[in-house]
Amino acid sequence: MPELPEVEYVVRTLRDTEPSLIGRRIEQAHVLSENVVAGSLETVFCHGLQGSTFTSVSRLGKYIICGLDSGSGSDGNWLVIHLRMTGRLYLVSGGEALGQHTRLSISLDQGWALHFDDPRKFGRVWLTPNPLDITGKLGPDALAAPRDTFFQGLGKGRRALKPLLLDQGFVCGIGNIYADEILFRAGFHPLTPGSSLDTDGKSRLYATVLSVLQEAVAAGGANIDGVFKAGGFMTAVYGRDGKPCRQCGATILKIRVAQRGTHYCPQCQLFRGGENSQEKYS
DNA sequence: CACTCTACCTGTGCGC
DNA sequence: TGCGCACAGGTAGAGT
Repeated sequence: MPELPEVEYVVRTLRDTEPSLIGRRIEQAHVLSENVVAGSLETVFCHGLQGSTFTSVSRLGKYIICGLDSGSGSDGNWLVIHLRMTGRLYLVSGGEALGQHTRLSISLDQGWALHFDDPRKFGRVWLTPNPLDITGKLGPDALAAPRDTFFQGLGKGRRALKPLLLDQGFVCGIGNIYADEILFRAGFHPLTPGSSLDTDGKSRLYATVLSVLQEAVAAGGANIDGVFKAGGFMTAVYGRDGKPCRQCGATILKIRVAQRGTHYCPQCQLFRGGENSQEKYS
């Protein structure tokens, strides 16, 4: 389940390791699953890509944003990709067969091809002259959110911390796994109202968002008790319900918050930002 | 505004 | 062994 750290890893791989996507020229795009292209007709999408060259690969939240040079002097387009739950994006060398779940194959010069695989067909790609059409509703990236913005978002309303962290309009890039991990490490119960945090609590949550995500980026993504492995970031609570907390030994619980499986330690996550109403949420 | 629900999907893992 | 089913979750959009 790619979230910010996993998407960052994909971006770095495509951009910084050989063979890099940067500088590759698109020969032809093959759409193999009808719903994968969003925002434009398939024919427009394919025609728009043809002949363009990749000039940049970056990321905002979980969205991958590729800059394209049309080569004809006109303004370039942007290829925007969201992997959603099960998407994968990778380069293959010439002649390599399509996978069973390949939804989009973009053939490039020198025999390379960019493949987008997605078993569950949730992932989407867009071609647009203005990526803000796609990403305009997003808040700042969770790794680049100004402290003020973060504090303001926490302060308004009585929303619980879990749905708040998942809200991509607040900060973007945090999904279900890292929301649980961040709340565990910061010591907050997932149902804690954001507005109940005092300044120390807000500071601690802000710092924890950064440290957890930075650690996960450095580790190349999450490792959920061997069940799901992208990288080496060992989850403390996510996917560990019924198992002992590594910090205190209590049994990790799983509840439902905002329609999501939510994992937490009933001992380590009592703090509600200055108040102590342990029994209310336990 | 805040929240809940549903739809979109299919591989996985469970109980029987 | 195989069947049916609940479940996983990011996002949009509709409903409460």
